[in-house]
Amino acid sequence: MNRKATALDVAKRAGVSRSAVSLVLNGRGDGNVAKESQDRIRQAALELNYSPNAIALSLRNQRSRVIGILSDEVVVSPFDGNIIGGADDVARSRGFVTVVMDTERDAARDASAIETLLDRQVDGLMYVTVGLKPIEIPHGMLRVPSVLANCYDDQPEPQLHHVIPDEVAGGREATEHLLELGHRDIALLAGLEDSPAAPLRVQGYRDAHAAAEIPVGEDRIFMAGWDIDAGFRGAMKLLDGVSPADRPTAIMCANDRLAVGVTLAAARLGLSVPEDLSVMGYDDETRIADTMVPALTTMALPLREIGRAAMTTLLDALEGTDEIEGADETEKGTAVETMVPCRLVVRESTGPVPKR
Amino acid sequence: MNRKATALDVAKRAGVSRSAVSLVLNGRGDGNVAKESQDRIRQAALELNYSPNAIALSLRNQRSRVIGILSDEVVVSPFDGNIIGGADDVARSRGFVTVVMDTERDAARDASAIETLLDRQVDGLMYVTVGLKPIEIPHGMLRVPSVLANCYDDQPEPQLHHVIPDEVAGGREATEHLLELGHRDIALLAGLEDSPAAPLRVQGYRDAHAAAEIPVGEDRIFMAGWDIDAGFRGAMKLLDGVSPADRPTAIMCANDRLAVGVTLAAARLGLSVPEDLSVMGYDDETRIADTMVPALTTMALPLREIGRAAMTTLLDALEGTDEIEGADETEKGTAVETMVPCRLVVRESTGPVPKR
DNA sequence: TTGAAAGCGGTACCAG
DNA sequence: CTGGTACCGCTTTCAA
Repeated sequence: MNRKATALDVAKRAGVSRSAVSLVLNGRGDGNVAKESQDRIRQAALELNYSPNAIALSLRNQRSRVIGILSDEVVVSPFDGNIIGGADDVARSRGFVTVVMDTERDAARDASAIETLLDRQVDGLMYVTVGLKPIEIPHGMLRVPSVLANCYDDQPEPQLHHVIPDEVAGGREATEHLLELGHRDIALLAGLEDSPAAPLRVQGYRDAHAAAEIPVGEDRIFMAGWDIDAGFRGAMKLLDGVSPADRPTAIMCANDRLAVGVTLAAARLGLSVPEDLSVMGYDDETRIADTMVPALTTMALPLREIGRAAMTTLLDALEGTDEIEGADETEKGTAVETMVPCRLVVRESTGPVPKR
Repeated sequence: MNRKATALDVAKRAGVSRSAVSLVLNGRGDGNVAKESQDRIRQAALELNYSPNAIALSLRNQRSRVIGILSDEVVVSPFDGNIIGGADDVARSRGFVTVVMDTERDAARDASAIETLLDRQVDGLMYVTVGLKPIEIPHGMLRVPSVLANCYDDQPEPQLHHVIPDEVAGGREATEHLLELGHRDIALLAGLEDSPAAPLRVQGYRDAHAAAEIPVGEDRIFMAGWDIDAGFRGAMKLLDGVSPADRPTAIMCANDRLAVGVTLAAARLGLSVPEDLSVMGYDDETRIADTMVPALTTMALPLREIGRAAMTTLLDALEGTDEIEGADETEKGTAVETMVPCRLVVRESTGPVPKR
């Protein structure tokens, strides 16, 4: 197998011209090419294991059936990879392939990555981030149909469709779960202001309390951070040396790692989860939430769904707007927002409020 | 900005021919094109924001300066992303770009992904896995220079260079660290046989004991699993209801998640880490090992280095073997193995053996 | 029904 | 020093 067979090789072997090969192999043989030539061509193509050169195709057609996925750091970080998995699912099912480039949070690389992708005729672009965040649309992204997943354009006049999780509802439903179990003193370890998700989840927590007409103690909300040690420290502050009557009966965490820290602190203090204290996570991080001891009740981020939804709107736009010509001006203000609901996953770390 | 400027646009604007543009912009202007034409060309290119069409280039040159990275699941999983990060570092520094495709552990997609990549003229291929593992070389991978990262060809006559971590040394050095702290009864929670890394790390554990002439108790080695709950259960078996004299003084874990489980169990049992029990992790998983309470002493997997080393050998092969023609037969048996050492990271979870 | 030719955007060779 | 031209592999139009 020296080098790949070309259409010309096939043509020679079948004793016809290149054009005939092209027609037949693209299903436009009937009415143009003699039946028996068609057979010879198909036969030859098979024997030579022919497949058209994608580069030549792209050059010719000015499109590639490739979608470029740009990520700030989802490839190198442990989080949110399933957004890309979901996106790839729908792309493949619709005959596209995806290639991903990760810029490791280096904004300077965004533009050049997009340039590279555009130079290779990607038909569309998707930008994916680790964690919900506002981004500045990298220059060049508006030159082809594009979509934002897990992030959004912060500008007054957003240009791009984005799909994000419904964090307020997530925070609310997590809180409601605890409320339904009878908890009335629920502490919140709320991540950090560095992420827009944090205040949104807090909002949900407040909304749930308001709806249930239960006052929230402002001293129960901590902007703690996002890691195990932050959860540990937060829990110690809440629990260590505090009389049972003054302890919160549940601690709701803004992610699963915080919940691990809380659980660790509870164990140190001799408190059982969930008998003495309910602990709630957020994210449903694979192989953390499901394998903790006890397994964490948590609010699952709809990562795969976000990826699927984002890719679906992108491809719809792509295949709908086949007007290619005349699609010059970007339609301002058409940007749409899709919110995907989170999903409550009840496991073992939450239970009825303890009797006092 | 209707559409990208082409070389012809530049030529027109500068009042020269396309060939002149090509020469000048590729640095071969001197001696071929008049100085002042050169200036006009460069000026025009700048004004039109010209950059050559990568697709046309690839078609013409039969190469693309793109390296395809194929992964079994590193994009969607939380692990080992830094291999790709490291690989990308060196690729970029040498003027290549990488695109990654993740097949989510679906072997059937391997071949088609490679086909896609090859069709787009990638100059080389790299296969990356989550966790050390033997793989079957996907068909087509031998058609361009390729390299394996974190995995290896299991065949008697391996075809591809691979770079992997030195797991035996890792297991040995982790054990030595504990031995040096005075521990003589070190239990091992050893992962599962599903990964070739597990027995290798066990081997290192045995080697260290042998070198120190300390017998290993076979009942101290457990093939436990890889997750938090497995670590928890393993530790409970080792510690719960066991008299201090019969307890191991240290537990070495095959990954950090196991160590989290062990720490959790210790906390439940009122044992302090590291005062009563030293706990050692493996992997140095970001935001787990470093943020645990106490922070985990662990053996860091050299992920970035593996990626860098793999990409370096790949590009060396690529740029060395510029003989393109005549490189038809694959040289059998030239496959080389690169082992990258792991790195001991001492934090807070290990300490001197407790006095009895 | 078939094949020749143009063109996608470049590069490189070669005559002028 | 310059511009014309062939070619990379494919699709598509147009004449024969």
